[in-house]
Amino acid sequence: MNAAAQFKKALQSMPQFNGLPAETQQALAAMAFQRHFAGGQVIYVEGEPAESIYLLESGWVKATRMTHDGREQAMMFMRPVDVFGDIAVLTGGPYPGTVTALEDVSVWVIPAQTVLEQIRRQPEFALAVINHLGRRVLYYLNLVEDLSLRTVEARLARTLVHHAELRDGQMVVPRREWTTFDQMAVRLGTVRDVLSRALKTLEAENLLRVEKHGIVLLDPQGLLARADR
Amino acid sequence: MNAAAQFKKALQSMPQFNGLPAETQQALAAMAFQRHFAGGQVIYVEGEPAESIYLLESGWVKATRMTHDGREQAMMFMRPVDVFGDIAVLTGGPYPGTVTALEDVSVWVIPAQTVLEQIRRQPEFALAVINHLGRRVLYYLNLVEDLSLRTVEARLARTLVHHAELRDGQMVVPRREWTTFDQMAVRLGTVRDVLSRALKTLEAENLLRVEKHGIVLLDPQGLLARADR
DNA sequence: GGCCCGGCACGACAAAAGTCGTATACGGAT
DNA sequence: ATCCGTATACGACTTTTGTCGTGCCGGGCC
Repeated sequence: MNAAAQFKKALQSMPQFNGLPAETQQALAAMAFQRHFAGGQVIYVEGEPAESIYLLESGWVKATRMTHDGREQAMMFMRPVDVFGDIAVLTGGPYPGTVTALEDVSVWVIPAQTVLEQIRRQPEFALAVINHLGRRVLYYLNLVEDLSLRTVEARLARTLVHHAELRDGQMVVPRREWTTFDQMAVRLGTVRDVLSRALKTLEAENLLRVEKHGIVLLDPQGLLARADR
Repeated sequence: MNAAAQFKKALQSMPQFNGLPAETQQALAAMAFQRHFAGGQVIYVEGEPAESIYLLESGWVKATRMTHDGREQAMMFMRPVDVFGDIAVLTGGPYPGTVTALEDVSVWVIPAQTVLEQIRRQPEFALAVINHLGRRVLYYLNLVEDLSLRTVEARLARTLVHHAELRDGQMVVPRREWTTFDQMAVRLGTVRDVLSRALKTLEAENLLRVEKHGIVLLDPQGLLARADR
C-alpha cells in the first residue's frame, strides 16, 4: 500500500473525518508525510509556532502543560487514530501544550496551509472540523467539571470504569508499558502518592484489584457509586 | 434602527464575526429574534435539546455545571457581545451546561438550522466559527491548568489582574450588583469561605483593598508574583 | 422604629490533597 | 551474581480546601 492510501485509511478511521470529499482526502494525502518518534520523545513543545497538524497513526501520546516547578497536568491522552496540533493551527497561534510520545509512535504530518485551504474549499470538511472542535470543547467541559467538583477518588473510579474492557468475563483496565502510577496521576491531575492511596482505598473495599497486567474491576457498580462527590 | 440592523451591529462587534459576508449576516439577521431575561432567570438547562444559538447583546450571564449535591462550577462568565449555546448546536447534542442571567439581559436567538446552513454556504463563516471554537478550547485549556495546578489564592490573584480596569490612576476590578462573594467563588471553582480567606490574605499583605464599589489592586506586580503556585 | 433576610466575617474543625523520608521489589545491564 | 535505577509502598506530617455554627451589618419593608 502506498503512502497516500495508507494516510487515507487512517483518516477514514476517524468517525468525524470519514466520508470526506475525495478531493479533500487527496489534497491532504498529497502533502502529508510520515514521521516516527520513540517513547519519551517530545513531538512539540508548548509555545512553539504551529506549522502542522498531526494525525496519530500508531502509539499513544499525551498533551500536557507544566508549571515552572514541574507539576504536570495532562490535557489529553490520545491513541490512534486521533488528531493533535489542530487547535494551534486553527487559531493561528503557537501550540498550547506539549505533546510527548508515550511509546513508539508514527504520525502523519500535514502542513497547516493545506488544511486551511481545504476548509475554505470544502464545506463538508469545514463542518467535520467544526464538529471535531465541538467535541473537544465538550471533552474539556467534562475535564473541568471533574477537576473542580470531584475528589481524586471519584475521578479515579470514573475513569477506570470508563476505560475498562471486557476480558474473559472480567472488566479490566489493561496496563501498558508506559502506564506508571506517575502517568496515571498526571492524567487524573494529581500526584503519585495520592493516586496510590485512592487505589488502596478502593482495593480495600473490594471494588477492584491491582495486578501487574492491569486493574481488575471487581465491582463496576460499586465503583460508579464512588464516582461522584 | 430596525431589528435586523441592530442584530448586525451586535454581530459585527465580535472580532471573530466582524467582516462576515453580507449574505450570511443577512440570513442570520432574518431569522434572529430578540428575547429578554431578568436577572436570576435560567436561559436554558443542561441536557435540554439545543434548538438555537444565542448572541448576548446586553447583560452578563454565566454558564455552569452543578453536582447533585449543589456545588457549582462556572464554565464561563460572558458579557456582551458573546455567543453561547454554540457547542450544543455545532455538535448536534443537548446543551452541555446551564446558562443563567446574572442581571437583566437581552439576547438574539438564532435557529440552529440557519447557522448550520450558512456554515455550508459560506467558507468565510465556517472559518470564523472554527476560529471561535478554537479560542474556546484555548480558554478551557487555561481553565483546566488553573484548576489543576494553582491554588485558589493564585487563581484569584490571576483573574483579578486579568480583569482589572484603569480608573483614575488605579487598577480596579469593578463590582457589579450580582458580584457577590458566592458568584466569585463559583467563578474560581471554590466556595465563599475559601475565597473570603484568600482575599483577606492578599489584603493583609497590602496587595489589594476590598471596597464596596470594587477591589482596588494596590500592587499588581505583587499580585502577579502570587499568581503561580 | 422594629423586623427580616441576604451577604459577609470569623473561628473551629474536618477532610482532601500534597510532601517527604525511608524502605522494598523488580528488571536490566555489567 | 551483583549493582543500579525505576517503580512502588508506607507512614508521618503540612498545607490547602471545604464545612459548620454563630453572629454582625445594612437595606428593604411593614
